Amino acid sequence: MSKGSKPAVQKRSRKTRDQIIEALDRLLRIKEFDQISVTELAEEAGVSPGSIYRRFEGGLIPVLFELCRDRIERRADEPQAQIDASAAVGLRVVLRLAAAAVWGQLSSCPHVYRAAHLQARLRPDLIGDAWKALEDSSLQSFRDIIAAFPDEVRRRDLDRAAAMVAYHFNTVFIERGLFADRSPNWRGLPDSDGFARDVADFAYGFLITAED
Amino acid sequence: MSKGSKPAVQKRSRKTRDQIIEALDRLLRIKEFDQISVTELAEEAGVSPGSIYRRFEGGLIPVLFELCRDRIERRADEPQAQIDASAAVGLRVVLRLAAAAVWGQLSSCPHVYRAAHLQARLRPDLIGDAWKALEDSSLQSFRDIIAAFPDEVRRRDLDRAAAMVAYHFNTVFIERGLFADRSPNWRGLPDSDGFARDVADFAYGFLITAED
Amino acid sequence: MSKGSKPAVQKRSRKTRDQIIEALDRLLRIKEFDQISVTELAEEAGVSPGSIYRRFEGGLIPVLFELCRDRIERRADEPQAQIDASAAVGLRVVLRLAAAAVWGQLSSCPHVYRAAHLQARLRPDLIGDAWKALEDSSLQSFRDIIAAFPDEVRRRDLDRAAAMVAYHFNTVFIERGLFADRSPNWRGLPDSDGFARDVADFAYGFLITAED
Amino acid sequence: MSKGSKPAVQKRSRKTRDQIIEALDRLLRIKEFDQISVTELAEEAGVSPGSIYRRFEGGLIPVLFELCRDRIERRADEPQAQIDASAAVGLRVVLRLAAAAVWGQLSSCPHVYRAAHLQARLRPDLIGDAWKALEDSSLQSFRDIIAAFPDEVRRRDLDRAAAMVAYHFNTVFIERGLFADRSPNWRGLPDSDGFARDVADFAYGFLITAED
DNA sequence: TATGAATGAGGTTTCATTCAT
DNA sequence: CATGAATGAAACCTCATTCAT
Repeated sequence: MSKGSKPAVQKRSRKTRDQIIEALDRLLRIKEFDQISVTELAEEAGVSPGSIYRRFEGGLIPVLFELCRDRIERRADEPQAQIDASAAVGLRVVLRLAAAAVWGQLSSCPHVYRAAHLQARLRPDLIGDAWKALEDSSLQSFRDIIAAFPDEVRRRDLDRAAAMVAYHFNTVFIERGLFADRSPNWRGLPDSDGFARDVADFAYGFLITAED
Repeated sequence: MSKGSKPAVQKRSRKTRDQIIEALDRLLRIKEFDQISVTELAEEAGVSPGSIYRRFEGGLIPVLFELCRDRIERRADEPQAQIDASAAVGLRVVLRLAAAAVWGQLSSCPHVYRAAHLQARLRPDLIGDAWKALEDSSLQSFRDIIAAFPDEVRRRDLDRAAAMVAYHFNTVFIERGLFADRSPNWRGLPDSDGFARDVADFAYGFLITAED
Repeated sequence: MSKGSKPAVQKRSRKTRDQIIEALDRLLRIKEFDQISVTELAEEAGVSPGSIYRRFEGGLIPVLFELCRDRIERRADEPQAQIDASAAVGLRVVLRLAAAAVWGQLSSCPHVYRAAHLQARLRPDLIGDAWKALEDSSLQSFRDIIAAFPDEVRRRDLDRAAAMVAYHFNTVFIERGLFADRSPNWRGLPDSDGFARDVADFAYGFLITAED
Repeated sequence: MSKGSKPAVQKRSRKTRDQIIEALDRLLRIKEFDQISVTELAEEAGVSPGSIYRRFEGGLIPVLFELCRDRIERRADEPQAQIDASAAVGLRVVLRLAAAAVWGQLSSCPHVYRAAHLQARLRPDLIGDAWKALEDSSLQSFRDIIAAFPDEVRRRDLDRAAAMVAYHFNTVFIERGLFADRSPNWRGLPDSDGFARDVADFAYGFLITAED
């Protein structure tokens, strides 16, 4: 549970909660998070300002994190292509699949993740620990992948390597997926698919190259 | 010239300008950029709010970008170790030097770059084009480095590879250098030096591994 | 009956009423009346906000007056020392007994009387006429006392004198008993017992001194 | 200086301050202090809400205390009948003069003193210590008066007696002068002049009657 | 040119009160 | 009857910006 949100037991409560987070989703598609006021969100949601404060103690940020959590869970629930880390396909391919998975997640609702990512940096104190679990799960996937290809990987410290790869994937994709329109955007960078492929190749090259 | 700042030719003007940006530097060490009001900055700088508006049309953001530009130039002026991309030392070593250079730049005043980085994402419209030049210069360095080691690099499209490496370096170091205290901070990640080394190894592995 | 309260004949209703006024009593021991919201009182009482409105039309003030009335009645029911205004003890002693009685009443629950006294001044329109009866009864006691000592009293207009004494007693004791911690609190004033004695002596001196 | 108010050095500032406190004076004549909002006061004063916050940190209460202080000073500055505590006129007369002085002070702007008196009890933490000085000065006058009539006064502890008289005068007059329309208002009480006379007689009787 | 008092729009937040369940 | 989620008016307060001095 994101910090600041309350359980919604009654049917009416649940409906209000959903109206609020869906309204925030809609608003984030058209404007910046910090241009949105509680009053405006309330209007879009068709509820009163007071309802937002009752349900999400602390104002808009808890609403954002709740929305974010909702989207993550929604995707987690979908029957999606689990990465098959079998030796059959090879490390390079598996990394590309992983890259595609992260990329797909971010692309599903970049407006939400963008706002959450920025606010998490702007107001680090307000983040709950739902994120911790996400990170752990991401880290564990990469450990599994690395462990599945002992013959290809040449790094000595496998946990450290997994952490580097997880960090690299998340950081680079977030930057490009969420802020492509407002960051340096280095000329010469390949687009979407090529980019994901190259990012996977960074990790691949790193893992298969021996340390000196 | 960043959008919003005015030339300060006169001596008195220059002094006011310096008082203002140095005051912002001091405030950024102790609090978030968006917790700083024009009045507060004016007090810290020992000038009036009106003076800030006279010198930096547009409020605080132009002051921030001016401060940022000032810090970048200050560092550029320093007689610092230019990377010697001679074949003698090898690609891997040169990449490590480049990593150290980026890392050093960020570490010199993280509070300034952090604020600038966030505001650039929050208010993309307010950024001038001073950044463009920075990016170009960074991109060109990596092109030079890659061009200096034709025997080691196995990538086909060298410009694209240079863009990927530049993007990778900047993104990953910014994330870790500026937001270490407020981001996932993946457990298992090596610290400072080890991290910079591994980041360089990502680029190295990428460049020397043939595409399939 | 204080304006705004409803008869609570049924057993369940009576229980709700008691829960509410006892909750208010508890809250008044720890915070100011106007810092207490309906919702807070409802929580403390273990009932819903709606129940407070059902039982006490008009919100919190009727609850306060009901509580006050309850405390006054509770004390009136107690088998307490009735003042024996017999000539045997003398006017001065009887006045001291009267002073002690008023003082004792106020001291029994100053937090309740303090809130009621302030709200009566803040919202004079909301007071019922229960008070009228109290005043009359107080006034009558002093008339009786004065009438019992025709030889000592030198005032011409005995009703006026009784009104002055009643006014004096009530005013001075309320000020000192309820607001000692937040009023001028004149340095040099005697404490509790000495104060009550001196107040009685004011009345005594007034009554036995001839007009000019 | 009342807590929460700022010095007003500039001419413009002084004008704003005066507009604000005079507006509060006008509003207090027609409605309760706590029915007045900052916005309403700003409108009445012809200034912006922001100006009130700038000049009186803490909102309306500091404005009230400043107004009160202003009225007290204004009266203190007036060339008024100083009480001549010479033995020539006698203790009884001097006490009546003192009563008339207190009564006159309160009557000069009861709406202001009423609000201040209530708020001082409602928010004791917000009062500055300007009051302390007033009390001291009042206390000292009564000490002087008592000292001037050693032959008439029969009390043993003269400081205690002075404190009692000061307390008595202030308390009783405040109650009757400021809240006559909303307090018990005991039937049978004499009006204005008679009341002030009788109050003085309480003190007189007290002082000249020997303790037992 | 620098000042800083004043502005006032607009955000945040509370809470008495209602009414569907 | 009791409940308590929802309401929404209205208060509070801030702060970027202006402009008379």
